[in-house]
Amino acid sequence: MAERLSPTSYVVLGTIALRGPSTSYDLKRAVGRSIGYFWHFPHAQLYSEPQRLVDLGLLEAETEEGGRRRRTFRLTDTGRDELRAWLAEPTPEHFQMRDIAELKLFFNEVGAPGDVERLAREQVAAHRERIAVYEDMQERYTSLDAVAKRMITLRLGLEMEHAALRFWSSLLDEVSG
Amino acid sequence: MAERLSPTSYVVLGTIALRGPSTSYDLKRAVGRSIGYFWHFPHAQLYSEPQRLVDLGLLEAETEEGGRRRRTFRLTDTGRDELRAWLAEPTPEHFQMRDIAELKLFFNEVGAPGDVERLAREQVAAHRERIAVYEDMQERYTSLDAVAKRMITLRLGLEMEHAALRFWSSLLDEVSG
DNA sequence: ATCCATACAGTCCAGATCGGACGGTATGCG
DNA sequence: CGCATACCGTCCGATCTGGACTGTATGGAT
Repeated sequence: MAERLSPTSYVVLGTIALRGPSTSYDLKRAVGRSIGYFWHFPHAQLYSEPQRLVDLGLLEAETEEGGRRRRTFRLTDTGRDELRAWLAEPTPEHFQMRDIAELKLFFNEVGAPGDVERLAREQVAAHRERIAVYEDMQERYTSLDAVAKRMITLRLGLEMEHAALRFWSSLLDEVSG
Repeated sequence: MAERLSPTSYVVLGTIALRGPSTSYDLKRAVGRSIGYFWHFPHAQLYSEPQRLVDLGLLEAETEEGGRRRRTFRLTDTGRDELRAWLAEPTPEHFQMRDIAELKLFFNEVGAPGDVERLAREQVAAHRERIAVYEDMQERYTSLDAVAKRMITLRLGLEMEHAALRFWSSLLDEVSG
C-alpha cells in the first residue's frame, strides 16, 4: 500500500493534517503559499490526488450539498498513521535540482564567447532578487508565531539562494575581472 | 519550432555537440557521468528523444549495418544553430528543487517529537558524504584539462551541498543542543 | 434591473515523463 | 560448449503536466 504513494500524496496528507479538513481549492491556495516556494505543483493534481487517497482509505470525502458541490477532505486514522510512518522513516533519496542556467553553463563551450558572462550576470541579478523577496517575507512573518515555525524551511531556500549567488558571482569575477 | 524543445532536447543536442556523434547508449553513459549529477534522467528518454530531433531536422541518424542495428546521431547545422540560439537567449525559469527531507521538515509538527533531530542527523551525514564524493572527484579530475573545464558545474553542486549541510547542522544544534 | 469585467473554483485532456520489466546480444569463464 | 553476467535497447501502463476551457459569484457602472 505504501508503495503507491508519491511525494505528492504526502503533500496532500500533510497539508490536510496541518490545516484540517480542506477542499481541493483550499489545498491549492495553501500549497501555493507554502510548499509551492520550494516544490512546484500543478494545481490539477490537487484535484485528482485527494480522490486517489480516498480510494486508498487515507482520506474521507464529504460532499457539500449547497449551490456548489464541493468536496471537503479529512484525514482518516489510517491516513494519519501513514503520514506519521512516512515522517518517521529514513529519507533515502537525495534532493534533485533542475537548473536551466547550470545546463547552459555545462554546454557553454558550444556557444559564443560572451555567453558565460551574460549568463552569470543574469543569474546574479535573479538570485539577488529572490533573496530580497525571501528576506522580505521573513520580516513580515516572524511576528506571527504559527507561521514562524514553518518559516524554518524558508531558511533552507535562502541558504540555497545564497550559495547560488556566491557561485555565479565568483564565476562572473573570474570571467569578467 | 523552438517551442517544441524541452530541456531534455537540449541535453541531447548539447551532449552530442560536446562529444561528437553518439548512439543512445553513448548518451546514456555520458549523461550518467556528467549532467546526471545535477539533473535526473530516465534513460528511456535518451532513446526516444533523438528520434524526435531527427524528425525536427536537428539531428541526422546513421544506421550501422553490423550485428546490432545501432543508430548513431550527429548534429545538423540547424541543430547546432538551435543549440547556440538557446545558449544565447535569456534564462527565464528559476531553478527547481525537490527535497523530500525539506517536505518532511515542513510537516514535522504532525509527527513524533524526536523526528526532526533524527532527520537532521540523517541529512548531515548524507550531505557530508556527497561532499566527500564531490571533492574526491575534483581531486581526481583537475589534472585532466578538458574535463576540468566542465568541472565548473560541479562547483555549484558543491556549494549547494555545503549550504544544505550548514542548514541541517545548525538545525541539529538548535534541536539537540 | 441589467450588463460587463473580474476574480474564484473546478474540469478536462493531449502530450510528456517516468521507471521498471523485459528481451535480445555479446563476452568471459569454468 | 554451456552458463552466467554484463551490455544494449524497447516497450508500456501509470503519472504528471500545464494550459485551455467552463461555469459561478461579486461588484460596480449604467
